[in-house]
Amino acid sequence: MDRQRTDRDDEATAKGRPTLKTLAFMTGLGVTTVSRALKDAPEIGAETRRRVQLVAKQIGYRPNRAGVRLRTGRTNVISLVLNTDREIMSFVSDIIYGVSEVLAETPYHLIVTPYSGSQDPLEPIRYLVETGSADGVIISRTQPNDPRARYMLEHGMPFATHGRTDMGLVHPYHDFDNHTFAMEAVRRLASLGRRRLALLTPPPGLTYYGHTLNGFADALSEVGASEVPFNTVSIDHTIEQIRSRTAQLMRRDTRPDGFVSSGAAATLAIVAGIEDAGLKLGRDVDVVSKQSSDLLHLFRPELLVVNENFRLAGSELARAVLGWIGGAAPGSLQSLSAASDVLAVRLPVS
Amino acid sequence: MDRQRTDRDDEATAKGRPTLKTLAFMTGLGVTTVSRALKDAPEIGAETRRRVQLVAKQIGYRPNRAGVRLRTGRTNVISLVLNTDREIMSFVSDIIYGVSEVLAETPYHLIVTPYSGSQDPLEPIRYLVETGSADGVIISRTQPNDPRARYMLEHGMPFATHGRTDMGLVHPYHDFDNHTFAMEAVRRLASLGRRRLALLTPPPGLTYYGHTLNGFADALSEVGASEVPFNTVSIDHTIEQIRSRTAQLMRRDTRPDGFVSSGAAATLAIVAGIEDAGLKLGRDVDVVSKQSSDLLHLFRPELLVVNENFRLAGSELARAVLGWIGGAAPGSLQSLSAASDVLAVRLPVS
DNA sequence: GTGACAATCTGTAACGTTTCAGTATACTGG
DNA sequence: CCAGTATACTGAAACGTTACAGATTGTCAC
Repeated sequence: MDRQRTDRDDEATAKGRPTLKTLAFMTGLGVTTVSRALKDAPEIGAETRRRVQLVAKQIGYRPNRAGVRLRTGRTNVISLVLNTDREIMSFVSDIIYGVSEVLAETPYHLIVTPYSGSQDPLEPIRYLVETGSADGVIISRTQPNDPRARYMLEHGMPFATHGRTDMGLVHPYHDFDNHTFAMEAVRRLASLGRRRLALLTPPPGLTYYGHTLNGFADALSEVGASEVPFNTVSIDHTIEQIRSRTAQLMRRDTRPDGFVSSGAAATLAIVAGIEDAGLKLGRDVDVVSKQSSDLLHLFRPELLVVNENFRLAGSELARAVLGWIGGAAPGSLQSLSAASDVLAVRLPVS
Repeated sequence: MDRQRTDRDDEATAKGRPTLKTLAFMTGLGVTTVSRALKDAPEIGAETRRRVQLVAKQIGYRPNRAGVRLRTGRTNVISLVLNTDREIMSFVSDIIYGVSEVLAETPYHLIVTPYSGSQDPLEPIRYLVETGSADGVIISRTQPNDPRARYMLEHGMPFATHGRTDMGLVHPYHDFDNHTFAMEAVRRLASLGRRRLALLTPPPGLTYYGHTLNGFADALSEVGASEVPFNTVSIDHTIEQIRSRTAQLMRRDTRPDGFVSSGAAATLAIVAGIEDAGLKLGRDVDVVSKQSSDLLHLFRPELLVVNENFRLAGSELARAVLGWIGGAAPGSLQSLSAASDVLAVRLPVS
């Protein structure tokens, strides 16, 4: 009967990190009281509260995530869902940094949930929702009719999209104003006397493909310029494909004298293609490009650039999901980043 | 006494996802048996095992991570620790993708733990170890005498470093062979008749700074070339700093006729500096650069490049931590990626 | 028929947290 | 002095899992 019960009242044992039990023992209070005291519950005496919080701080108490998660179902995790083979590089790290920046001041951890381009984009989302692996999700490569957004909305999973949808459903998003970008780009080219413009589009299917296309078209008619179709390629294509397609285009009689490019890497390819055709940037043709880090001007000083701040996008997206989780109205968590401006502009909800 | 006890034997309720209890009810077995059966324990009958696993698969049972974590302490999480402001961009996404690729086939999740350059690099590590937030850690920006590696070794936290240490301690790592890279770069420049070479180094303090420097020096004496010191700047400096420093260097009488650059973005700056000084790449000077994506040749076709595959590094690092967690000897989990080759070469342990 | 033993299976407790339903004490108004 | 009530605190149960210590069979040698 004298078993190895060293274990009944040994709360103070130095094993591992402190738990609520440790705190309860040290303060002489019950576990429940300690738990309540730490989260400023009203039914706890002011002095007790202070005392508990002091001791907790002193011994460096940190709630056990597994305990909380098991009990409450809250994971304190935000998941960033990324396409492993299509996602543009620099883009990703900036977004991650932006998200991290915001999460750093919260108990939230950031987990990266990848999916390969061959998979159904919905699969990682289903996984997250079914297993309850995250309290909130951030997705990119948003489509006008996005099954992922619809699915999460249906299943009550808070999320924010990088890019807008167009399904008549309300949800948090952050987007870059690509319509304005395209318009400004065209206006700039027009002001340089360029009249025959080609557009290297975002991947068709994504929402900002439409935004870009519309902005481009709107400005074309505004300035009275014409479009030289840059069919069959988008910034999702390989450098080599874009390069040869550009060269091909530039060898025609009806070649463009201006380009608008939606991606920095693609712009390198466009310029290479232009030069393959024996033409010169700034003389025969001008190029306006988006970029996310300030490197294009080193490549060719003649390039005209518009900066898109992905780090900001990351922060905004993180803030948006957290806001939704915190109970804010999804419609109030939408922001648009101006093309001419590095700052995000919060939209009043319509 | 007839309380709302709808709840004693209702295991089959359709509430939420299935648990062991659900499976136990469905199979008519005990929870313990089900748990053991799912992990192929020997004391479970072959038929029972198959039966349980079949049902589990059918209803899509997934173990609750919080439950496992609380009970076992295993988190099924690998943490990638990143410096938020110094980390080179493209680098990060590739590593993440590489890590993801490997983790995708395991129950592990990847969490990104950021720290800003102003913080003590040890802080995020301490956090992870103290809170037990991960089963394994991947760090980069490794130093010869790295306090983070020492700390994790002391505290029994499995980890892998991107880059080697030099403290006489054994741990998993993956590294790019920068010594060979630098030697090959110098040899290549020498073969082009270049004799006065400058090296744009990695950040001093990091281990591969030394490797690069040594390789450079070794090859210099081998080919009988001399060094033009490129002091005060490394690839951690801003584009502008590198650019102006290069221009300054190139305006001297004793200017270099060859460069070795440890980073692609820095190379853009070097070339810009060269051209600022009115000189021409390929004629007055040659540049060998590392790059992680195949873009530099678009920038200037004359550039000589060596590819460093960060995606591979990510995979190798992930495999290494998992190996260590799985009980493999840390010394057997070290790999070096050849400069001339994109494939990783596993080193026999010395 | 009995004891030993292997083969299968099972209940209980514990991980750390929060919620629920209390209990104990002191104070209030009458 | 009592009921009523506010204040401050508490134990038990539960979330889903696994480890531990059994429990129940059936088989076999003797």
